[in-house]
Amino acid sequence: MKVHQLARGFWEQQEPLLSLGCKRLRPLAPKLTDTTTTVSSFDLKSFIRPDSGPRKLGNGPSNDNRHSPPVETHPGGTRWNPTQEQIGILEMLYRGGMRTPNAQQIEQITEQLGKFGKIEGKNVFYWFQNHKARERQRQKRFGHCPRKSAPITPITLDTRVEIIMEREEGSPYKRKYRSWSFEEEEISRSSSKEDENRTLELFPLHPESR
Amino acid sequence: MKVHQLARGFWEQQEPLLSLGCKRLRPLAPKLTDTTTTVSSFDLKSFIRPDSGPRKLGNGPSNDNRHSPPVETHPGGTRWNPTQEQIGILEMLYRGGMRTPNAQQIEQITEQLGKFGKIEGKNVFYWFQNHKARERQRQKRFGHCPRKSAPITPITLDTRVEIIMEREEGSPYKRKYRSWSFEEEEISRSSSKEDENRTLELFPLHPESR
DNA sequence: GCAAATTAATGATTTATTCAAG
DNA sequence: CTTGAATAAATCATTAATTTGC
Repeated sequence: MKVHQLARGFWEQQEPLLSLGCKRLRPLAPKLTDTTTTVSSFDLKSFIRPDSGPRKLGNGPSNDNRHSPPVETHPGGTRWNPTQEQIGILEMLYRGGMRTPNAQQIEQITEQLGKFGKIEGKNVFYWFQNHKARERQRQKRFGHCPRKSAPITPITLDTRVEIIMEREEGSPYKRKYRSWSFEEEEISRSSSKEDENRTLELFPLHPESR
Repeated sequence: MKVHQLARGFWEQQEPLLSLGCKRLRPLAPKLTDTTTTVSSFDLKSFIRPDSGPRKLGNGPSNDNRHSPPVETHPGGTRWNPTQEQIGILEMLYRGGMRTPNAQQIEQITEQLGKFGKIEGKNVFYWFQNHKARERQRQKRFGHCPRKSAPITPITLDTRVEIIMEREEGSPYKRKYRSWSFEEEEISRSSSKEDENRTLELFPLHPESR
């Protein structure tokens, strides 16, 4: 099944090293667990990502409390780690029928969720993508969901939530444009109530070998 | 502050998805971290888009008009229409080995190509994506066995030729982060003289038509 | 009880496929 | 048909819950 990437890696020959990792049977394989050599426990990633800098987290120049950082901020966070509140709201929206929020919606959602923790637009976007895909996946894997009735339960929080809903797999054919912005590493996730143009997030990207 | 807990319980009370039958599923317990988030002010109202034009909601079983919405002439125009110079440069870069430029590169490329015509970062990104994919596609289709016969296969029906093979010659599969930015419709590219101005493209997203 | 090892879950990217403008 | 644009599927990578051994 996964022959795919093996083959690819083979042809590629751009990554000659690392080829020993052919035993990739489970993606879950942790960093190493190498069985071939007991010594080479040498974390490639450490080298690959010395970028402690670029990925600043304590970005907030405004609120820089460098003493006793509470558990609040993700420790050296790399990826978004949603809080319960955030997940809750997202699921709520999802159940409400939202599948692929557009830029506006994402912006708003991000803004709201930002009250509960650091978050960026792309996190929201990815969350929906993944959630949708994985629900579909489960559905397929376990066959059918026993209790699938109640197509949608319009969330009634305090007002009518009027979100477009769309068939689960009916191929929505809904096209829209999304914003892109390419930036250098940067930060700026401070609250911003005016949305002018915020943009950018950053990124470490490799110097593009080749 | 307590609210979140309660709220959480409320939301998850019906979450069949994660606990379908199989015992294998370990619903990761809540991570509940801070009790400090006193920001329980999540106004859902904000989520409900005040505007959100008329959803036409043709959800009726009637003919699904999968095609696109009305005219919707975008002020800025339609889609990117590359000029010869742009294409030339892009192909040059492509031949040079570039496959998946990172944010920085895209930024620079965009900037340069901007001298020849309107263009945005995403156009560059998509171009590489598509070019790569289509080269691969052609490779597969006519891959080995260079048949001189006309490639034209006026297939009438929808028979897509399923090609199984896949071989490609080089794509590093580098991981990188990409920037996202969600904006409202707006069009303001221009500035092609300065190169300091960060890109920040925005996009016309369709008003969620359907 | 705790910390390393496992492993399920899931965030983030890349690739494949699809839709539709020109 | 060609190809820009967008989405879905597949994959990679990291986090945290659980298990395990002390």
